Amino acid sequence: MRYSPSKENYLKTIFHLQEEEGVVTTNALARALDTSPASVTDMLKKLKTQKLLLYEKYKGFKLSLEGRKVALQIIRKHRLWEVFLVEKLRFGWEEVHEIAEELEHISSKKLVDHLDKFLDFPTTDPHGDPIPDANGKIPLIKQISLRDLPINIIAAVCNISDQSPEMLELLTHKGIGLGTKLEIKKKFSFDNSLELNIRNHQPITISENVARNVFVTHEE
Amino acid sequence: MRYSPSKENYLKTIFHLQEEEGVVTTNALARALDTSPASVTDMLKKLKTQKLLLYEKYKGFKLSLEGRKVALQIIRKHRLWEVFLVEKLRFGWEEVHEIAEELEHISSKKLVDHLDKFLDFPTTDPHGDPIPDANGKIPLIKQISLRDLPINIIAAVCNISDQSPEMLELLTHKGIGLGTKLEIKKKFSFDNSLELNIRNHQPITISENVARNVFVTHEE
DNA sequence: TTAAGTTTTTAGATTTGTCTAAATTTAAAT
DNA sequence: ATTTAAATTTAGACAAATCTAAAAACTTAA
Ligand SMILES: [Mn+2]
Ligand SMILES: [Mn+2]
Ligand SMILES: [Mn+2]
Ligand SMILES: [Mn+2]
Repeated sequence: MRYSPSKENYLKTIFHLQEEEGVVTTNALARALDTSPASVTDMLKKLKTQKLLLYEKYKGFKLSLEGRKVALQIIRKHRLWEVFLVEKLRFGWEEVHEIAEELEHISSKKLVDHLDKFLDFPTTDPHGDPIPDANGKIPLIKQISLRDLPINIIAAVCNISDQSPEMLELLTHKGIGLGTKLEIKKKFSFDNSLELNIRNHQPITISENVARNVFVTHEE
Repeated sequence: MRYSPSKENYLKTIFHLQEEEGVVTTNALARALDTSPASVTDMLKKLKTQKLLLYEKYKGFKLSLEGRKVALQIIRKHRLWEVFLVEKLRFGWEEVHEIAEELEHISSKKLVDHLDKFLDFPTTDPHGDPIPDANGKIPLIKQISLRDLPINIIAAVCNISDQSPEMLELLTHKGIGLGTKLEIKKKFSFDNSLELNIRNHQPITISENVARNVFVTHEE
């Protein structure tokens, strides 16, 4: 089955909100899709008719098994294209999301699978988000917030939860990117700001607010 | 300015028909786009309003300078993506057209230019068609039909004008592809069929109809 | 030069995805 | 338990791209 870009965007966004918030509301979905609540209701009815959504009016809604499957395929495509743009076409990680929003709707299944192979089956995208495999299975990645990293332990940045251009600009300026190896040297209890060491760099300071949005993995 | 996929397809198709036939008619365009003449007329009016088309009803139409510019950008994208699919993702040249029909509508200009660079600025697509540069300039390639190639002269296949799956299947079977070096050994005046030599192959025979659609370049 | 035939355009509908404004239902507060 | 407020859905409309059937304009050929 093939669905319109608009429907695919709905399914994908519902999936993300479901993950983050557990339950999704009409208003939240409208906000996320930058559209009106009335339009959302219209679309929910269509998605229900196509059995992509379980929906009772006024009672709430969630993806059906089929809807979830479609959403995961879109997410897979989105993230693979992001890898392609950064790894092969040398885009910066902050510019690729918008382009991937379009590329994710290219329909050919064969294309995605060839791309996956061409990229050597990556497991995370340039923002550290996991890439579902061809069956929609998401690799599990255990990560902690930089805020909770103990002092003097070397860790690698693996995800940035706030991916706004402002945040990415700040991180780029400080020399923090995906895969950056760093170590907390000091925590200031006054404002919970952190002083970090990055190899071959001057020590840098970041606020709690930044630290909360940077996720890292470290050896046991 | 950004145009809908549908409008882009109209512009591109008008451009191609203009090249091939000189003048384009409502019916021919409807046939090429697999739609009704009435729909074509509707769209022509819209394209005129947007100054992409010079159009007087019942009198005919042709692309404006701006329309031609847009068409060439779509063609550029289409052919670059085809190169990518064949060269990088290892698709067969007969499978890429359909996928490129979708990819050509991805809007990012920067994406196309990065792709162009990544592919090392190719001048022809996998079917031998020339790729317009970023300014819409098409490289000139002088080529002659295989039908008109003199005997005993080595030439390289550079273009196939009939790109139907049937034709491509036949050529693939005979071992003829883009870049194939070949030489006519005999012309049969009875039916104008040709006997060819291809390096490391048995001699093969092709009909006039096939030869007419295969274009080659050869040294002076 | 009139009649036929062909091509092109208009008229009127339909589908998809969207909107605003108004009504309805559910939830919260007095 | 009402009243008020918030969330959600309906009603009615619109733009884009398409359709079929019918009308209008051009072409061709007797
Ligand atoms: Mn999208
Ligand atoms: Mn991403
Ligand atoms: Mn297309
Ligand atoms: Mn081509």
